Amino acid sequence: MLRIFYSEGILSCKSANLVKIYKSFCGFSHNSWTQNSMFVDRGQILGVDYDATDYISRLRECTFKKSIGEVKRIHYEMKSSGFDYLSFGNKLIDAYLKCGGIDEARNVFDEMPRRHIVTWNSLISAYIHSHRNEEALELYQKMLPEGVIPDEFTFSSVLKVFLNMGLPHEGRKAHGRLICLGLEVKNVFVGSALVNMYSSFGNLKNARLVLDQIVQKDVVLFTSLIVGCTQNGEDSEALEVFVNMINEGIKANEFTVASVLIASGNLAALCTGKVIHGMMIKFGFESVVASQTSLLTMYSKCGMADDSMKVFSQVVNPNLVTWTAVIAGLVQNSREAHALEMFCRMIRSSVNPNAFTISTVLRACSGLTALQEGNQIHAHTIKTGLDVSRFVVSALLDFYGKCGTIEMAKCIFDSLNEPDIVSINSMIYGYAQNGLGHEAIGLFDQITDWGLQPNETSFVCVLSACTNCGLLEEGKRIFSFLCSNSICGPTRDHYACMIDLLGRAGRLKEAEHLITQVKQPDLVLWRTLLSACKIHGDVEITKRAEKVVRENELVDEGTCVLISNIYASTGNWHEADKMKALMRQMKFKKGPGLSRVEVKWEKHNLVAGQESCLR
DNA sequence: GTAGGGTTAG
Repeated sequence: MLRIFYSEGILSCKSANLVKIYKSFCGFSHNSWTQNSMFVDRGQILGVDYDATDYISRLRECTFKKSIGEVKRIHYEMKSSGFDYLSFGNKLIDAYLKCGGIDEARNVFDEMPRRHIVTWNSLISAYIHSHRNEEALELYQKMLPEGVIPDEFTFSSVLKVFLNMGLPHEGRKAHGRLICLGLEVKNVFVGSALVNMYSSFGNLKNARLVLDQIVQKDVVLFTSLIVGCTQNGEDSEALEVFVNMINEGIKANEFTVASVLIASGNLAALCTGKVIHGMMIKFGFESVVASQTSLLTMYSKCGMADDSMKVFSQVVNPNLVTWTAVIAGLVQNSREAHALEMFCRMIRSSVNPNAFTISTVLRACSGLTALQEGNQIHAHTIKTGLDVSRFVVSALLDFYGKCGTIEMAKCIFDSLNEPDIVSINSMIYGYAQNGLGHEAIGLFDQITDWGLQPNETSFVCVLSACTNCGLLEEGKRIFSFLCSNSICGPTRDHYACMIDLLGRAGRLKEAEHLITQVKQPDLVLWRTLLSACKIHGDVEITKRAEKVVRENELVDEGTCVLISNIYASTGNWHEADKMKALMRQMKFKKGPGLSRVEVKWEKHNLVAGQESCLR
């Protein structure tokens, strides 16, 4: 073994020169020596070692082959031959990490007396990619006490830890440290990580401030903010940021396009969506699966189910997400039967559903009250273990509640160790739909026992239960609780429930008074009141409601039919005729009423005016 | 030798 160490005196020597000196000394040919086998740190040559050449080239081979076993063998050889392998610990760690041996890498790391910043960063990054946030944080917190100052590489990855662990305060502290180190505005990688962290914590203002300060902005930085906006429901702002990016001369890529398509879909902005579709074609992202998925979602959210299907038909290899997106799009557009067909096609093409897919397909079953299909899907979730997913649970509760098999819903609900608020809401709504008002109220009152708070939906569900079961006093109690607490104010839906409850109970004047408390009452509220007028034959309030609805140009087909029916049922034929004339004038045509039932696993549509095949 | 952004669901 030939070993030469240089420490003092030669540090100012250029590494290339040293290589030349070394080569001439050993008589090596030009190709047999690489700089990798020298102890070089930031341009300073600490030493060279003959054996290292061999070890390093073998380690490099392992990283290509991803063979952790081979890395372990080399590690053992280095150690047992008495070789100073810890001086090459960074190479060994690098090889271990590239082969997925994170714990082995950590062991080497812990043995090393001095570690290079790159080694720290590599290990932190590997921990984050393996979702081992606690260990990444522990390492980051050890850096300063060990005299290692985190750099821009450290921050660009470690900020994600604060996000993943829900530590906004720590994230802000790290941002402060970045400012102290003067790294804040210089590095666009750090900028994107900060934008991502702030927007995921719901702090769009800070995300925007960070973006504005970055000197050399790039497409990733802008995309981070666009995504942040869409995830915080600020879709218009997402589109504004996109326009700013284009104006700054930065070209969109497939990531950006996918994000702005989501924003367009959420806004149901078909024209914008089409422009972006055009850009997709122009830039050549037309065949990127994720972009295609966003595109078809945009079309379905804009109500263009056929266009969505057309996009889907052009996807060469639809993945699970694409299949789920197209199924969800069909459900959103009330094409549940088609959605189930597509689900079957998905299964036939050997794509296995996940919790997203199952909850979507269960929604289709709920819409069709397709008990048999839903049961099959439930069985599938038990077999595959997907039944523990909270999304699947709430979809199952909705499904069984909707199909009238409330015992099944209760059975699932009771089996939950820790129900979340969405499952509880689904169960309350299930009770509401099945006329079990007291059970619904009982469960609502129990929410705080689980250490949870009722949310907006909880109130809608429990008030619906009161309405369906005619529980006026209980409904009033819950509504006044809603108005007095600070969890959420009454929304339009809450008013609608309350107006419905009062109206059905014959308290029409109180219901009418409640509408006047709403800032801009919409047609849903007026129709709720009118429905109550129909039950109780109240022509006086009908006339007042009709006047407001027509003055505010809120009137639609269903409302006209409702008003006309109220007049007809109370013998006000003249008023009823006037309403029908208005409908003709507005070219409204009433479609036949339709009910769907399932008898002995057979589905039947019962259409008003048509003879039924059911006897 | 180490770093940042995208597709589906209640």
